[in-house]
Amino acid sequence: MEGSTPRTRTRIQQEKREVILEAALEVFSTNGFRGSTIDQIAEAAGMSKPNLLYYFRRKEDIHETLMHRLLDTWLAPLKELDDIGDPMTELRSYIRRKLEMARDFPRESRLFANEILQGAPRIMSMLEGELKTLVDEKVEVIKGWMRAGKVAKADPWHLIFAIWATTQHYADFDVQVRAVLGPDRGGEGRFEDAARFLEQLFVEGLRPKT
Amino acid sequence: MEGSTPRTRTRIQQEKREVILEAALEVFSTNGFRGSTIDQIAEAAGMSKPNLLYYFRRKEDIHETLMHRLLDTWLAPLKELDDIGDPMTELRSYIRRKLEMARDFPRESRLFANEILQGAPRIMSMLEGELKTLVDEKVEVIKGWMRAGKVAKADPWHLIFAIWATTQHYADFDVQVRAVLGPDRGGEGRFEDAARFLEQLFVEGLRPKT
DNA sequence: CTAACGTTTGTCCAATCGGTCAAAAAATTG
DNA sequence: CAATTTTTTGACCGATTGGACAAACGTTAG
Repeated sequence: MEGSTPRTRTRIQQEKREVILEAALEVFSTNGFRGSTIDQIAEAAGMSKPNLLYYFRRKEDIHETLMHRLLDTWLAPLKELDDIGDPMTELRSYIRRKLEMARDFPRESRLFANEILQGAPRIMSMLEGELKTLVDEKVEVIKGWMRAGKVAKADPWHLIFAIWATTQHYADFDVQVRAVLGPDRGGEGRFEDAARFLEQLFVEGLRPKT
Repeated sequence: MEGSTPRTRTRIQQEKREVILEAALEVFSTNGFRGSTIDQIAEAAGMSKPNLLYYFRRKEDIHETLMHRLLDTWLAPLKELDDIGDPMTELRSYIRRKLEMARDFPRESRLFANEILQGAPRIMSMLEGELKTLVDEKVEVIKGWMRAGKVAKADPWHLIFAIWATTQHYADFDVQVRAVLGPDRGGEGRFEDAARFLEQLFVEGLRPKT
């Protein structure tokens, strides 16, 4: 018997919590936090509502756990942007990785987008703290590249925003992208087309002048 | 006395409907459709819930009216992208106009983003119809520019997506942008910085080769 | 077997939701 | 003024919501 905060978790608890989080990711990312019901998540997880509430006491706890997990993987690509290697190659790799995440983890992207859209009430402190610190750090790296003449001089902050925006667009606005491209061009090949275009845009757009 | 569909509207009806739509834009854009309540909108509009429901019978009617109005103004900049004038100047104007809309109408942008994020259940037919037709048309214009050597060859669809993504980012992800930029760089000047960066990125990125 | 513990569920509850309705209050019309 | 129509509101309703709870079920250890 544990106190109010169970530290040890049985095998079943760990497994069921994973099932719930997977179901919640699906539901939250398509309906938003307030638009999702515990019943929906419970049904998607294949269990009854009281049973779900046995593993997560409150709806917010599920969302919070999901968010914290997400942020680690979400910031990983930017963390990998390193000063070693050729600058333009580094930037291209970053763009490619972000686009792959939009392709492979669209639900995570939409969950994040939902949170930001609503004013980021639950992760504001992380944005101003961890994220800002990380961006500031990488901005210095990019500035170094620009001073060294390896990358065209431009605002590094807005460069990062542009990479975020263009890549996440393919996850967050997926329905619109597919609707506009139509059935022919809207297949899985759209990510390769996007990768080619974005590579061209950023490589040419950031090519240092002579 | 009117039938079930009142055609003529009194002065009060027109005014109150405007007040309600303004309030609903504020509420819907920050909480999403399901996350918003009629009470919230009524309070923001300064009237009681039954009174609001006297002007709009259902919550969905408000949202639908808001959406239809939005779409016209939202697509206007793309419609203006014309074959007359210098291609790169046309593209730069389009980017600037879209960025101005993100600055001046962020709530409209977020309302639209919310709808798309949730799978665009209410405007899917418009995406596949009106929007796709318009984009297809402008894609042809851009293709012409590319064939004429005025713009670097690139995928016109993804070029449009990139412009949408980078500009709307400053409305939809505003909290994140401001949090990352911090109090110093996050003031109103951020839109001018963004405009300069995006102009550089797209102009250099699309400069035709020799 | 029993006792103890972890798991699951049916039932219930208070709060909130979108929406109705009758009747009062304003405004308009004659 | 009175008659009529439009506008506003308090009270109310059924459905849904997040969550509580005790009882039942399952599993394991002695």
